[in-house]
Amino acid sequence: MLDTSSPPVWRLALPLPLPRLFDYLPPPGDDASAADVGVRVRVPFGSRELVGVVVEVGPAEGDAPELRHALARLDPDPVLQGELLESLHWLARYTHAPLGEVLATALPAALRRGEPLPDTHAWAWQLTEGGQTARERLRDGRPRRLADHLLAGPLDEDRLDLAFEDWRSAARALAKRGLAERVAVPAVAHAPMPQPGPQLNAEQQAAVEAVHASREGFAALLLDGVTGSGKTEVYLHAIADCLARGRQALVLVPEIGLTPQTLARFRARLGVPVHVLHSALGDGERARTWAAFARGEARVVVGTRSAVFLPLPDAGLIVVDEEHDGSFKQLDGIRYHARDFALVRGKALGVPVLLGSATPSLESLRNAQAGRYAHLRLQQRAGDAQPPAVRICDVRKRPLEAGLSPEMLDTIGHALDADGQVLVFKNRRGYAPVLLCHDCGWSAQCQRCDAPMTVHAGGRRLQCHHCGARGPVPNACPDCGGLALQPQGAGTERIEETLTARFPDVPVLRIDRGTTQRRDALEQALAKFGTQRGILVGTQMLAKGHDLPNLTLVAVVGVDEGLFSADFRAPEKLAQLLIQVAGRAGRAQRAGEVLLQTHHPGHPLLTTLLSGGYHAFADEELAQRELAGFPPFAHMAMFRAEAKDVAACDAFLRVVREALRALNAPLDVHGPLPAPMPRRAGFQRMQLLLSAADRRSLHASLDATLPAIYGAPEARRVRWSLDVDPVDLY
DNA sequence: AGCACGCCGACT
DNA sequence: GTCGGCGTGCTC
Repeated sequence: MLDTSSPPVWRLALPLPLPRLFDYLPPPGDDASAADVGVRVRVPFGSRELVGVVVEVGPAEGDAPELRHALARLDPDPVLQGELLESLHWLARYTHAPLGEVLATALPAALRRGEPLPDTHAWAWQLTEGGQTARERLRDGRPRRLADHLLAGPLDEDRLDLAFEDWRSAARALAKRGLAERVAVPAVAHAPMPQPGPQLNAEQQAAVEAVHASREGFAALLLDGVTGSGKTEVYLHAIADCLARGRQALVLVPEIGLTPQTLARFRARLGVPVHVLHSALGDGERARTWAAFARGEARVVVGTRSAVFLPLPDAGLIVVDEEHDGSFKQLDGIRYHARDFALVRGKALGVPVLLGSATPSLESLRNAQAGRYAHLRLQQRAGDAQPPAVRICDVRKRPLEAGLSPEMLDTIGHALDADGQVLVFKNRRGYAPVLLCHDCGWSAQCQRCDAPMTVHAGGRRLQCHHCGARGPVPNACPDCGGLALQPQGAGTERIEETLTARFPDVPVLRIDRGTTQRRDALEQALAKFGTQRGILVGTQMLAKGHDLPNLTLVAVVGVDEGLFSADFRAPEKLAQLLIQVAGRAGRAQRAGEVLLQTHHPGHPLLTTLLSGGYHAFADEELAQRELAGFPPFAHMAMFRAEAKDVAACDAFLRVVREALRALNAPLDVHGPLPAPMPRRAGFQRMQLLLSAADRRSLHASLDATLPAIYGAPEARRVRWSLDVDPVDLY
């Protein structure tokens, strides 16, 4: 009997916002087999070409249209496979995003474009034939010692880095005389040569042991340690333990947490090459790191959000530092949360996931309280560092100068007199947040956004922080022609100006996105500033990471904006920020002081934080969240829509709402409502918020309605997105 | 998302 | 008379 079944086809995930797969025949002369899952292929798609990933191999569907042939198979072996591919399937289901877009997000750009998996060979040095014999005649010195080192055989540059100080100049010297040469060798994961660290205290020791005890399977551990309690030491011990067992470790850090100091510390201690992954890296380097992990050659990576997509064939440990940090959530494209995905991967890989923070997210604290996470506390500061004294500065009825009260200025003066460093923290960059006409009330608004223009350049320029629009400050009020245009309020620029005038003999350094765009510019600026007496004025950027040993006073100026925000997460974010900023003070021997300037000295957030610390605040906040039915006691999803025309947004979100309501599921639907900034860069924006007590019913409802939503004609008149577990509601 | 096809306004 | 606006339809 004839075999009538058709030959198997490739089912591809393509990088398109379409919730389905596309079937292709292999290129002529090639066959599809089950082993092709995870292989990239280039295919014709309409009139263009795309790179897709084979995610299924099977018979063509009966009613399928005429299939086209793929143009080329791009990988001999799958680039996505095993645990990573399975976890990415989970991520697509969880975010309700098309699989093709999820896979494209996970792959480095070079691989997404179809470039081959790059070579990851290492470089080594060996003696030439002449070098073997000439070695003995060399004078004593670095080149001679390097030659002696190489006598036993070629040595990887990685090894040389660890074993031989300043070997490069010595190697150059040998090479110039033809005695040594650089050769490509296959990369291998070396056994670590760790350096001992400081003695752990009892709490740290207990934490390290807890990680060690759960090393053979998945466990989530919350390392909840006050600033300066030595969380990094715990990470280093746990990672060293992981490396000693021949396993790979992934360390996720927030966007601004990847400092050269941290990296140098990791490199010095772990005794293996420590890879880095962040947004400033080039495509080639990202792809090489990805390949090195996929091949099991690389052992440790410290990276930001996107590092969570690295393949980890020999995984042993995942660390998420500053797990509460907002930068772990991607806000566009595939809206994933790197911390949450790290937990999913840890579970799938069967390895512990260590979440560290001085101010854990309420989600993680709740999970710890519910017994889902082990709760490891570090309450002791390392060494003899003292927690800073925190004072509230009541500025009601006080005359303000660039937003600074006389008491604040006096305190800054005293700290400077005592040869200390002062950090003035204000979460607003620019000169002033608003330009106001004192005659008629006109204020400078952005033409394309529902937001005021920020005054910059000492009051001469206007800039929109939302769409980037720029312009000069007008000479006269465009409305009334009056000349009474006044910058209102103060940003970092104006504070810098005021402090420079007030303390003319003291250096004032401003650090914000205006002065410090490049990653290493912050480092350089802080290094140059050093420990001299002086004032730092800055935004978020200065809230964490960098050790400022001579910092004795932290002055926080912009507290009040955060106290009355409509976003239910605003108190949590403000509390975390205040604790993190306060943590900058008094890290070393000198006692630190923190001054919070506010018009609301009796606000419960401030009083609770001051009297009971972060955990007292968190307990109260969790109780309120439970009462109000907010996360982590409910689960949310947000549909957003934007278009030139509000009606189109409204119409689309109404379609979504009606589709959801028709299910009669236990689900609250709020909206459609205008977005917090209803117009941005010329687009009208609306949103629809979903909330459910039960996560499964939220997801089931979305699964049931999304096909119809994708197909609705209203969907094509807007740009829309779905955000599961949204962070910013307002 | 792109890209093509298709039917209505101001330009060489 | 054409170039080009973006509506809508489709992509294995």
